[in-house]
Amino acid sequence: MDATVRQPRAADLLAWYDRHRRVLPWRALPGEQADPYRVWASEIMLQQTTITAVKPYFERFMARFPTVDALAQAPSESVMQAWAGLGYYSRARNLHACAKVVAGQHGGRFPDTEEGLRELPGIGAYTAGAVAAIAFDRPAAAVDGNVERVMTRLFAIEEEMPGAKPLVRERVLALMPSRPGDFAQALMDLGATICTPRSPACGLCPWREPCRARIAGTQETYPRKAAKKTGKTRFGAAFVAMREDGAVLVRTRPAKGLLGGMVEVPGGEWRADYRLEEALRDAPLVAQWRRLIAPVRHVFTHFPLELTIFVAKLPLDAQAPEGMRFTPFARLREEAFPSVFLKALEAGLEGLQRH
DNA sequence: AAGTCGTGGTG
DNA sequence: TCACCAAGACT
Repeated sequence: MDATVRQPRAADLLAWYDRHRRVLPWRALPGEQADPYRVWASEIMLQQTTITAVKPYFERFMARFPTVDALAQAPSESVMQAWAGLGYYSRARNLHACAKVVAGQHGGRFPDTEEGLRELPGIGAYTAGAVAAIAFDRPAAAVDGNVERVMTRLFAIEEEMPGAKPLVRERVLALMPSRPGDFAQALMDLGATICTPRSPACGLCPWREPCRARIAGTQETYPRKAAKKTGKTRFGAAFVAMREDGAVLVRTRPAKGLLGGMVEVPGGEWRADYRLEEALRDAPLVAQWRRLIAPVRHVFTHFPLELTIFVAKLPLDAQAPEGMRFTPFARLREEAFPSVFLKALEAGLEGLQRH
């Protein structure tokens, strides 16, 4: 330890935060107490998701489900539809389950401690700390990707993530000031606007002097972490069948697993060794299927996907196979399609139209 | 305790 | 194009 290096003070960060804090829909104004329901819902939405993507969803969600009780009473299809396009759909299922617990077992009030929050579905170490700190001003650590980056740089922590997480947490708690909620948000604002992954604006940072990584000129090398490998491309087929009246054949996916509980156009299993010659085996029914030239490409977190699109027109008296249903064209937008099937559907409709 | 689980933006 | 990243949780 170089004794001449100044130690970081939370007060310097809070002073910066008081001048530069971001204005966000779920964030209380200075001096106001935040609404736990809004804080919680926003935290779930923001897991691994950008603020830009979340904002419109959050506004619609709050208009549709203004209270935790309203959310608890809503049908799951309604919740999944409100979430469609945001990704990580288990978050939506857990969010709904959590609302039911809070409404049914806690009188509609969220637990006001980290431990109590941690018991609820969908709330892990980070979210429990964030809600405890932001909504209830508890001195809890909310260690997300931003905070990991800020702290590993500030203290030049060499241990790789996620192994260094307990150490990062200790460092945060050791700095905890008398404004825990603002401190938690200040750390995240700093990470999001100044202490960015690439080209951090160290000259504007309130902690530039005590930052050990900046002193060494190695800011961008933190946090240390092992490189992750990308999965093999998987292939599959998607069948867009339109009845003469415009209704489209769809089905709901199983509740668990990939895209669980969301709506899809029919298709088979996605495999790395998929054989296009056998694609029609996955067809939901017998029809004059026409294959579109351009496949639909989509990238999931752990594998790329290439979907071959087949289209067909069906007679008005066509029956939906077991487990499937026809959705009127005008109501397609009300279905909880994840993005990949929205792409497949759009490609299919486009293909049907030009024929 | 690695793998699973979406999507869109960025350099 | 491509790897990385974004207020992670769950198994």
